[in-house]
Amino acid sequence: MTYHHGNLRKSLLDRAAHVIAEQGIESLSLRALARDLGVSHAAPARHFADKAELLRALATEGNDRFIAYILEAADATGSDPLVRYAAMGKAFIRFSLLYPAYYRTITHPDVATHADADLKASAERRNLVVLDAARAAQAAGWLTNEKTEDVVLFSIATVRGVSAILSDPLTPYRDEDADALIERMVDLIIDPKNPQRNSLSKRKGAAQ
Amino acid sequence: MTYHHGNLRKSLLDRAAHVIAEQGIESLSLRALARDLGVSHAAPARHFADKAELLRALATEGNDRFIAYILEAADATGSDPLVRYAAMGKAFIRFSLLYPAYYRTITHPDVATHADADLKASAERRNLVVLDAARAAQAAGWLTNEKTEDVVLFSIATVRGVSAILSDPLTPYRDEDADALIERMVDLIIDPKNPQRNSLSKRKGAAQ
DNA sequence: AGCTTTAAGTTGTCATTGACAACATCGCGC
DNA sequence: GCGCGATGTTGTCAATGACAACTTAAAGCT
Repeated sequence: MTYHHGNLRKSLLDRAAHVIAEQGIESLSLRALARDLGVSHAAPARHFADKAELLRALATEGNDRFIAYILEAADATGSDPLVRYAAMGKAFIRFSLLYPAYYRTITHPDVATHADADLKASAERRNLVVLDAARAAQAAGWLTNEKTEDVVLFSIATVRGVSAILSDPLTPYRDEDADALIERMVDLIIDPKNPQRNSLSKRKGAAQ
Repeated sequence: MTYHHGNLRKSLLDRAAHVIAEQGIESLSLRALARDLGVSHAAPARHFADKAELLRALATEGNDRFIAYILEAADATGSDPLVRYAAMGKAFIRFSLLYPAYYRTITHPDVATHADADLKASAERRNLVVLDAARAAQAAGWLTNEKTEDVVLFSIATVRGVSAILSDPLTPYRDEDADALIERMVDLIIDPKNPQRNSLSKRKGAAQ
């Protein structure tokens, strides 16, 4: 019957991630969260000024977990930069399916996002990880004719698109084997078996 | 001071689309909608059993507008199937930026979606339009080595990804010229100037 | 040790909201 | 011209987010 909870902030974030993953973000209620943790309805306010701030904190934590997950996947594949980059792309999609609460809060932050320095910083860290990996792949001879920004933009668009499709209940691709689909789609883009390619465009003569 | 409103259902949908586009979907309130339209707080219930049903109706309307918008863009480019397909891809992204409320409700429907026959039917109509266009492009000689499903999946993933990036406040690509970006990204995928390509993979020898 | 200050939790309250029930009115079909 | 169903209305309830005022635990200072 401790008056203090111990680590309410972390418990709130964990429980919120769980509820969002199970029942969707619209079912998330601060009061229900407090009840679940055996704490009064106003306790969450000591840690988060309002509901949006909790969601931003969740997105911040999600960014860091995202980075860890992606780097771990890259490390598991070895040191070849292009193979690593492909592994990160696949890990991106898997993360979005494995941790929908983090992914949702990361990709659909609320409007006040700009005022949250922590969230912005974590997002920049995440962007930097991808940028570095793309640079490394280019330094190893891949897509040397393209600007790194374009490579990143194209890669992120693809993995975000696949993530969106795989979690969309109105799309006809849900029942397929997601893992096989992820492999196929990312390899179409990154094509680690063809490292000598030097342009994103598929025209035979490379860049135009 | 007419007792009846006239066409409350349509007014509610229109106003809801406006509010979502301006202030986000989380700010949408049935009561505020009713106030805006000068109607009592329970009037919307005559047309939508609950808030989720209104959002599903908005998604249904969105699907039909989406179809119209995309076909119009295709028709404006002429009759070459590959050029049409590329135009539809670009129109897809533009629609997502132009009508965020429709796009949001279409791509993030609630869990009860499966029970809504109208919504499901409109989504299937929309999928069919894309499928037909992809088939036509293949019949004209494009990507003849690929299954149409794969072509569609890849195309949709790309345009959804670009849409996601362009409307993400935490992404560094917002300030760019969206139109130029759309052109570039879609042409990278569809590449209407290179209609003889017959495989999605970029390896020189086509399909392996 | 004892005092103070502050972080963390509590109870109480308020306006807003979605949902529902019971009632009122409009207008169309007979 | 009447009856009935569609459409709106008023009234109410429980849940929620936000806030204010109060309490307690814990950490720090002397």
